[in-house]
Amino acid sequence: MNIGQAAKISGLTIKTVRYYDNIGLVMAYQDPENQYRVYSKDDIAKLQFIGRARRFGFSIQECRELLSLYQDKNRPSREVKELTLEKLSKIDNKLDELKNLRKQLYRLSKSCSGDDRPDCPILDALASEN
Amino acid sequence: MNIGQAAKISGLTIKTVRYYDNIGLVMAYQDPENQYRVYSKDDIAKLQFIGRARRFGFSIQECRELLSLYQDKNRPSREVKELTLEKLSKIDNKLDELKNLRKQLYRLSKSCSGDDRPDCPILDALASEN
DNA sequence: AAAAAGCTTCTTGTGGCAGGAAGGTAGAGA
DNA sequence: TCTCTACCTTCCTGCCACAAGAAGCTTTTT
Repeated sequence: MNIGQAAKISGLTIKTVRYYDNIGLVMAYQDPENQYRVYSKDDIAKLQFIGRARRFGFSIQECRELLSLYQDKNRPSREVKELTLEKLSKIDNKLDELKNLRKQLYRLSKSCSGDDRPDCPILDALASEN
Repeated sequence: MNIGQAAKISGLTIKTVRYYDNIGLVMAYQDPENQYRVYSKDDIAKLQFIGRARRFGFSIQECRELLSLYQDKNRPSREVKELTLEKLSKIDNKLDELKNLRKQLYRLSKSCSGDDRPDCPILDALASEN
């Protein structure tokens, strides 16, 4: 199967699939005649797997780890769960950060009349020491 | 004032300050003798301003806009408020996204026993069509 | 036969810097 | 005077995860 088909089925773009080949994440067999990448069913499964993991917010590096765990039929499920919990905690941190930011920005926006007058507490806040 | 002082006072790194000079965000006067960047009080104020705006999650481009609004004493506060509200809505979108992600990942992690056995619903979920 | 779609490689750009190389400069201390 | 340290400069590369596009093949369709 060529890269176009592989991309379509896996729900990724051609560029992305080629990129994954370049960085050695999912390497395709290369036809000696025309240099085209050829994808097996197994490759497709990996691409789909990665696509889903990416949608779950896992980084490429994490996908790499998940993939190797996925292919190792004897690994303990603990390892996968740990990776997932780590990810979860990172997301929680990011959530806290964003919530704080939101609160501060919201306060700022509230304080500004937002009309034709030039007085703007938002800019004042950004300009002042506190 | 040299870049080291400017960086310290504004709470940014030297690299960052130099970067802002390069991209024309806050351009320093250049001493013809030794090519050193020289920062005025006004420049410092801008750097601090940008530092705060960045901490509020504004992008460089948005900082550029805020800065020009900041320097224009006659602009209506409406413009600044609009920019802030846009930012707020972007943050809200990101929050929703992250919350959904968190929920899904949490469910996955819950479903996995996380022990020495190889059975792992997380990997199963990432591998299956749904 | 010609056009289209599909494939290849390669380079560049994105955002917002960090890190480091290679070298000039200024001031303090031995 | 020499050296040490600290500070400054420019320029290049790396990070992440690709997207966009150029130039040039091949394959399929009309």
